[in-house]
Amino acid sequence: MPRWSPDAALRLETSAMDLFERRGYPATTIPQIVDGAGLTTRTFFRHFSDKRDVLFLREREFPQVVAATLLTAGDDLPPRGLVVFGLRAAALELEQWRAPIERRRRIIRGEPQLRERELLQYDRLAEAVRAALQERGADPRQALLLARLAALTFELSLDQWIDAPDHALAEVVEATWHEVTTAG
Amino acid sequence: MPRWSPDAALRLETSAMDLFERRGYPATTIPQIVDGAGLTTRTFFRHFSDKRDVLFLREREFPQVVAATLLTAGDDLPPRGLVVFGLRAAALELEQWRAPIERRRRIIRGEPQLRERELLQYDRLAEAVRAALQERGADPRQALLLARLAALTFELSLDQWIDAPDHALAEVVEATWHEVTTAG
DNA sequence: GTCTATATCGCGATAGAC
DNA sequence: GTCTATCGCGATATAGAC
Repeated sequence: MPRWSPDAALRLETSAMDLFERRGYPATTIPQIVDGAGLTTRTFFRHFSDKRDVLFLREREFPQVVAATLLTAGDDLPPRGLVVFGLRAAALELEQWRAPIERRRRIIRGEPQLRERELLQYDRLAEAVRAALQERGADPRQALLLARLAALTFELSLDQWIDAPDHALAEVVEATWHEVTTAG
Repeated sequence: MPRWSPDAALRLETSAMDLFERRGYPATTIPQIVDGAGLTTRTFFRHFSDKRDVLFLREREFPQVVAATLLTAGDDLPPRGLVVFGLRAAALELEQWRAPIERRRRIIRGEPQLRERELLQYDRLAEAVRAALQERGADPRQALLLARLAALTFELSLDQWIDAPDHALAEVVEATWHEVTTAG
């Protein structure tokens, strides 16, 4: 029997989401969060860089996963094809997580602090995609542009999918990519 | 003789930029900042929501200014024309501020905390543009898409203009808008 | 794990502008 | 007087050093 459960980060996340929902994000303190998980504030900061970070545990590795996917795609795909491929793969990954994503969405909405962190996550995603595209032979400028457009597409698609889940995320992503790349 | 100078926020900004450059952002404390401005910590927080905020004093009203510009543009412009008009107007505004913008850029670069806040600023810009476009008759979805693409264009253009100021910002913005809207 | 600095903010008082 | 910006004190939470 271990002295401590090995899922500290997950337990902290559970406790935090719970409190955020019941008392609101600003009113929740880290001592309250750790109490619910039977841990100490020190442990909290070992797993998360700050209070906001606890909401983004699940997608910590998401940018790297997407980048890795891009690197294993067929050799014949041009940069734009790679993006569409990557968007589709990412969508399929998330398809099953709709409920927790929606739950988190409700917490983030209306808290600029959390929106801010969410934007940083999308920025990290874009950066990972940019690097992958460049590694796959896209010229640096095109890699940057496509990566940013891909991240934008993904963000808009997730929003739409959460608000109106009448279509699969993969479909929404494809439609949004078309919208984004023809809006101008 | 007034008991306090009326430019508290500006003096705090000056002091902060100075210290950020000399000691780095994380090593600078708010007591140090207020000492340089002859004020108290309490006063700092009346002008700024947090330590990061002091770097974005200048563009606090930028989103509203851009939105107002969009609302006064010619009645004949379609949504996309409005965006190009707005981008151009915003670029002309900033053309004269290259030196301070570059200075701030150097501070922000490499500090994820500050990059995060910068992203939130661009998000606010996008939101203001979205609302203005919608008010000018664009349908909600197109307003959202165009606003996001406009904010992306502006961010990429500023970066390029700072790194290689061989062209006027207005030109860079126009070229980038073309890139962004044809990259897909 | 413990300890400490720092950030953040509420409150009451004050001092000048109008 | 009223309004606004400031100060000074103090409490708590966050974050990081040791």
